[in-house]
Amino acid sequence: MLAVTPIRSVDPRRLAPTVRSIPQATSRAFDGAEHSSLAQSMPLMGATMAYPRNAEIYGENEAAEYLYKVVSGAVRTYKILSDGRRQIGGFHLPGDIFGLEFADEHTLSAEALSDTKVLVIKRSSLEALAARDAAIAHELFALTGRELRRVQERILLLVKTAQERVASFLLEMAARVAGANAIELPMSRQDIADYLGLTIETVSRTLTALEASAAIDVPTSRRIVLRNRGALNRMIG
Amino acid sequence: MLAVTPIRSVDPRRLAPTVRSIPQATSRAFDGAEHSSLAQSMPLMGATMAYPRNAEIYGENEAAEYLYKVVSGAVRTYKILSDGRRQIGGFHLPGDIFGLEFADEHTLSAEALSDTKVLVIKRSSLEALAARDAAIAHELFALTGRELRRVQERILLLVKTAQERVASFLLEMAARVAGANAIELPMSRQDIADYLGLTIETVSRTLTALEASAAIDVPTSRRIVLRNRGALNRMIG
DNA sequence: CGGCGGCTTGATCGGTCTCAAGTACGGTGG
DNA sequence: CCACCGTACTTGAGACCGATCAAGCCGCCG
Repeated sequence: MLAVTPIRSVDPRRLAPTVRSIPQATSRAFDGAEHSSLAQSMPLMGATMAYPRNAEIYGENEAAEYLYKVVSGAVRTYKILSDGRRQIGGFHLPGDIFGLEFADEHTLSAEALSDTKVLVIKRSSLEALAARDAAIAHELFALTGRELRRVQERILLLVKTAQERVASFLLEMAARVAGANAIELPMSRQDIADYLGLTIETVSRTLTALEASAAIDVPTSRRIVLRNRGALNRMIG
Repeated sequence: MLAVTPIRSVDPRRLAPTVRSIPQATSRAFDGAEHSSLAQSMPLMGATMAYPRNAEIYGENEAAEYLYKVVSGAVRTYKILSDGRRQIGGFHLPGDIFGLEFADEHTLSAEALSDTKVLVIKRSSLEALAARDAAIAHELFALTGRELRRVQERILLLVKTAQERVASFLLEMAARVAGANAIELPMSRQDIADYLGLTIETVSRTLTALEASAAIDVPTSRRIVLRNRGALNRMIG
């Protein structure tokens, strides 16, 4: 017999409240980190906007009129499933581009994880630019390809055990923030859980277990020190 | 304490043996299904190749020199994980394009699910064509975008229950083969399991349960009749 | 008829979820 | 400076879903 799984309703208090705010446009910013045509063009085309912690940058189903690049802070993109759970699509750190869509509307929502500044570029101007400049067009294509790879990696992650997912997550974050072996996580345990397809309790327990096995140190809840990368790498297979 | 999960080794008999064969090049084929520039150009640029059931079309880490389009039959792309499990990246049915990569090498392997004919296009010629023809370039971009969407959908699938995954899979296949309510599955239970991140037993049991609940009929193991789409849709949320 | 591969079914195990407290931390006001 | 609060996180106990291990069944082909 087929018993439809009862799905517990999500305690709304577990999700950080969305702050609806009017972001302040600040001045045009120069982003000097990279040397590609795209990185050079973007600051010239858009404005920097500031969003406070938990502010919505765009919502699912809104017109995808802009492309975004994180200047400082961090961003999560996510989708609320019909059963109330939240699936996080990705975390975006300084330098990352997000909001690239292939339809008229965003398929995910985006929120600032902390006080965040993003560079906002009108999609139409970027498309016009890409039409004239093959290098830009190629870069957008490559960007999409990288995004596709990243999402394919996630699929491999989601069929693994909790420990493998958490270990992978830590190594991924360590690689991205590039801060030696100490990571300052910009996101909550709930965010991590919703990213990895686990519950907050499982994430917490797994971190505790990793700490007990001397693979990591967790001096404060948002700070993770990788003590034994070899052990972590062995866990992810 | 952290106990590293012991992973059972996969019974190799569970995986269909890969047939290494020399595919036969047949004649150039005309593919008249679509009216896009890409669909029109492809048959003119490539040759049709035939692969017997379970033959490898390309392997992971091989140079990604060609792009493929299924003419008849069906194809699975997959990756063998370090623990021996197999994750299927996707199933490709007639009309589908696969093998599009953004690096020099394939990240997945591809095999024929049944005797299959594919149109093979040299990547370099396609790129040359795209450089000259903006419509082709745009189509490749759109193709990538669609692929990205598809993979993002998979992520949402993989965090759901077994029943939701199987129901989604059936509805997806029904939509793709477009054959009313009866689906002739080109893949085995093991393929489905590896696609959905479940075991073969769970897939089998779930299908039995769906049949018991009158949502589907399974006259033969490869044939599924959707009896109650509403029920299936309700399951996927 | 025998054997084999693919599939189904049964029994048990174990990892993650669920439900429920308990603890640490940062901010606010007295 | 401390008392209080709310939020985030951790920890514990038990339930449940899907994995695992192990037979059976079925269709097909020699």
